[in-house]
Amino acid sequence: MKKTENKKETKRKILLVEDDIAIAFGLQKNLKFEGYEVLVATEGEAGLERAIDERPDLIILDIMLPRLNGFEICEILRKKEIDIPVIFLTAKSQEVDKILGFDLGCDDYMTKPFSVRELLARVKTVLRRVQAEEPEKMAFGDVKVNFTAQTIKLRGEMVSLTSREFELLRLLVHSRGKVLPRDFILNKVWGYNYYGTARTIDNFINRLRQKIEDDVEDPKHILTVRGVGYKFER
Amino acid sequence: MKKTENKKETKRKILLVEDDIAIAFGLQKNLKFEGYEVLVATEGEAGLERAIDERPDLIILDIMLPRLNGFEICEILRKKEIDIPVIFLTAKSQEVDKILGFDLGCDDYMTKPFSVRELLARVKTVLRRVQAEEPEKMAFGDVKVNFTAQTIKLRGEMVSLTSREFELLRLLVHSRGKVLPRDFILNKVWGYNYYGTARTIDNFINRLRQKIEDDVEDPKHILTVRGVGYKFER
DNA sequence: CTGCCGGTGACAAAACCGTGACAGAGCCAG
DNA sequence: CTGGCTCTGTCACGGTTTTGTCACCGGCAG
Repeated sequence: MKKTENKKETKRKILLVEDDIAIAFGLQKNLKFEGYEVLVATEGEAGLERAIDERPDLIILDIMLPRLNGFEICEILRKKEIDIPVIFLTAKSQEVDKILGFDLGCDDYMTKPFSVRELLARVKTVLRRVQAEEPEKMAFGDVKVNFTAQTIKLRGEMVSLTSREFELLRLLVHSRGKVLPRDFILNKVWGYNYYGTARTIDNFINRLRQKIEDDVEDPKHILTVRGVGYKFER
Repeated sequence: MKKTENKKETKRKILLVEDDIAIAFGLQKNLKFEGYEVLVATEGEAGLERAIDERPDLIILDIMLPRLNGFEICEILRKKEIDIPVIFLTAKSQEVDKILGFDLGCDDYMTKPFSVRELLARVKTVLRRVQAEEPEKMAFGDVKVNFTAQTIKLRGEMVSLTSREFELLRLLVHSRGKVLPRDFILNKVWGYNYYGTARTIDNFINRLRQKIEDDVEDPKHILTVRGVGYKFER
């Protein structure tokens, strides 16, 4: 798996799938200027692939695309339970009905020609909304997690987590009470096309435990479910 | 864009406890518009009472309240083992630490002034989350089974089961009242191409009894049907 | 270059599962 | 009622699988 950028500051990653080179280029420039990290794909399959590999925070998706259209991409992503918000771009207003009827969980759409300024505003709104679904902070035991700062405090003392560790913790915390099978964890944290060994997860679980459990021998929060995976309890 | 309203599930019931009439009224209207059934209480005791009587799916709880504050309400509910998710509302950001520190199992919180849109989003998130776990619970005697967490509670105390034990229990519970022959159990829990001995099942039944029966000598739930197999009664 | 991070493999430790042994309970025939 | 047969409850043990942990390596950034 490739990591193109170290995101210590949480730069939001946007995937733009648009076959009209001029539009793609213009938007990319504008989005970058606004401080986003921008990935571009100019045809459907590549777009889908990048969406799966890179897990952007948002996808701006043209509908008319070579090889695989916007609807199809969106549908495939939903089937894979990849819930990335999507803003559709469309030239034909009749497609709007389709977008609405489809109920793909699309977050917004714009009809061409559109104002770049307006698109930027919507991008901002969608991202804020998505981000807002996650509380900024939460606590369990004597651990406080700050999701926006990507830090945790253990009895008031800062403990630093690497980004991978934090992603894992986030997943665990969000699915508290549920048993998470290993392959599920792999998919969510490491990505769908990644094939690591079981050891990898165990190791990260171990590192997390070292950092947040009082007694690593007898963990209170990150619990092992033998033969399946792990489970988080507060 | 608004997501099309989904009405096929039963209407979710939300209890709003908030003493500021203006806020209460505004929120109520918005929540109703989103298709929720909304109960309102404007002071603490009434809120607690309604929570107990009506068992809403979610409580939105102001902290500063006449007669009984939000923390207290939450605590009482937890003591009674009424596990309704709570979203706290607070005016002071310093109270956030308290919410976190309290560790009441609060599901989320918002500081005033907050965006109604954001609150609605969180309501949705929390409900979706609990709905995902909800149907996976059941109780008999003084045993509570949580299927997603793969755990059971015996008189409030967590008891851990191994996966195999849990599978067996699940089968028993799901076919309660029916007599399950040994070979049937073997097929269901151990798989169709598995040939174990009778002892195996008996052993697991035994282990289960140890964990959930008050008096193992005289089991109330997992009953032996001599010459055939076992039967579960609640 | 050096230090951090992420990932792998090896090995030890623990948990779990299944079996056999045995005792005691249940059932039936005599 | 009783003896004998069968079935079940229970225990302890060992093999197997899964997990915890450590050491190490390569890549990347500073």
